Amino acid sequence: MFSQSEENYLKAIYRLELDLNESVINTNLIAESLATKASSVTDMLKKLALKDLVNYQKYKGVSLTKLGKSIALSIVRKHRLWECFMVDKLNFKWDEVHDVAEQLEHIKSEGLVNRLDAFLDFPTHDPHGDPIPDKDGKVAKHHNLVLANFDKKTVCKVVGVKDSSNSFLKYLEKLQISLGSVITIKNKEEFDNSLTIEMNKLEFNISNQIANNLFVTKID
Amino acid sequence: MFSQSEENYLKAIYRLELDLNESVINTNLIAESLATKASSVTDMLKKLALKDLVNYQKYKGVSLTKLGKSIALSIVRKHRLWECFMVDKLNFKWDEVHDVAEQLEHIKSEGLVNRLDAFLDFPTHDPHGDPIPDKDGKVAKHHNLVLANFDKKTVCKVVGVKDSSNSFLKYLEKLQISLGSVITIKNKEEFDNSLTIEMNKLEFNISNQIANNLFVTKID
DNA sequence: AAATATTTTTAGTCTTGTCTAAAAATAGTA
DNA sequence: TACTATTTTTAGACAAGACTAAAAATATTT
Repeated sequence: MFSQSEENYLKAIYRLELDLNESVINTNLIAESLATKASSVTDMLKKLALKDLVNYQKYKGVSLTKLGKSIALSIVRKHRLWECFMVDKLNFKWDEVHDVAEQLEHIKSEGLVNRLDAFLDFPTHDPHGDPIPDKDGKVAKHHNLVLANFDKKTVCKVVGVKDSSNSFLKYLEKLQISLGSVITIKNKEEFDNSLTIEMNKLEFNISNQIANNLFVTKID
Repeated sequence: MFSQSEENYLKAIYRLELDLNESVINTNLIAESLATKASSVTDMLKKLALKDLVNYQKYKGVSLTKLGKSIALSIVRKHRLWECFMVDKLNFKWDEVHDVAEQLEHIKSEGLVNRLDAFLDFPTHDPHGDPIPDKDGKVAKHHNLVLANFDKKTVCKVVGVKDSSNSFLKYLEKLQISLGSVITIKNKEEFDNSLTIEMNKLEFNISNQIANNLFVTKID
C-alpha cells in the first residue's frame, strides 16, 4: 500500500500532466501545487521511482508509469465519488466538499468505493462537472466548451465549472447557477464580451470571466 | 487538531476504562490493546499529558481528562456512524465494516459527521448493537442482558453482540441470527447450559458460549 | 524484609516526510 | 561562448512515532 503523502504526489503529477497537457513534469511545478519545497519533491520522486510509480531522471522531470497513473486515477475516482455522496446525499453545497474529499480519498477499501459507486448509481461526473474514472480507470472526456464559446440565441445546459475555486462556486450559488441550469444567451456585448442571459425566466448580465469558466453543452 | 495516532491512544484508553470498569489504566494494557510496545505508550502518554488529554503520573497509570474523553467519544461516534452507513446503506455485512470504520473514524469534519448522522436518521446503536454517542457526547447505556440470562419460554429480541470478533459474527450470519432477530427459548439443557431456541419457525440448538455473547431484551 | 519478578520508564536508534542552505546542473542572455 | 539566472539536487537537520535494550520503580514471594 501507499502512504497518503505518496498518493498526493501521484495525484498532483496526474493533474499537472492533464492540465498542462504535457507528459513530463518538473519539480518546481509539483512543489508549487503541493505547497511544499522543491527539495522535498526531489526526495519523494526518488522514492516513487523506486516503487515504479514514476519515471524519473535527475534534472529531467517525471512522468507517471502505468502503475502510478492507475493509483492516481483511483484517488481521483474516490475523491469525486465522495464529493457526489456529500452533495447528493448529505446536501452539502458545491463549495463545501473539496477539503473533506481530500481526506476521504485516502481511505483504503476497494469494496467501499465500489459499493459507494453503486449506491450513487454510477455517476459519471462529480458536482463540479469533472468526470469520474470508473473501476477500471476509464475516464469520460472532459467537457471543453464554455458558455463564452457560444453566440446569441444559443440555449445550453451547465455541465461543469472550469474554475472550481470556492469564490467562484460561491458566486454561482448567489446567481442561482448550478449543475443542470438551462441558460439562453440573449445578447453578447461586443465591448467586454459580457453576456445577457436568461435563466428561470430571469434575465441578467454575466461577465466574460464567468462565461469562460462555465462548461456547457448546447441544447438544440 | 490531533493526529491519528493520538486519537487511537485516546480511544484505546476510553475502551479500557469502560471494559475494565476502572478509572486508571496501566501502560501494558494500552500497549497490548494497540499491539505496540510499552515504551511507545510511555512516549505517547507524555505527549497526551502535555496536551491535557490525559492525567498521567509516572508509574501510576493514566486516565482521560474531560477533554480527552470528549475526543475519544467523538471518535467512537464517528466509528459507529460509519458502520451504520456501510451496513444500512451500502449493504455490507456485520463483520465487514470494522476495519474500514477504523480509517473513517479519523476523518476530520464536524459537518460531515453530523450530516451523516441526520442522513442515517440519528441511529442510537451501531450494527453490533453498541450505542452511538450523540453530538454532545451522551451515550445510551450499553445493553447488559445476554440470552443466557433468561429461562425457558422467554421471548426476546437480539439487540447486540458482546463479542464482535469476525469469527463470531460470521457464525451468527450462518445461523441467520442478526440484529432484531426474535428468539424464543424452548429449552435449557442443565448439563452444558446450551439452549434450544426457536427463530423464524425453525428450532435449533445453540451453545452457552453463543447465548452468553448475544445481548437481548425480553419481549413480553 | 530481602530477593525475585514484573511493569514502566529512559536512552538511543530508525523511518517517513519535511525543511534550510549550499552545491550542481541546466537554461537564458549578452 | 562565457556569464548569469533559474532549477534541481544534495547534505544535513528536525519532528513524529515506533522500536530495542537497559535501568529504575513497583509488586510479589519466600
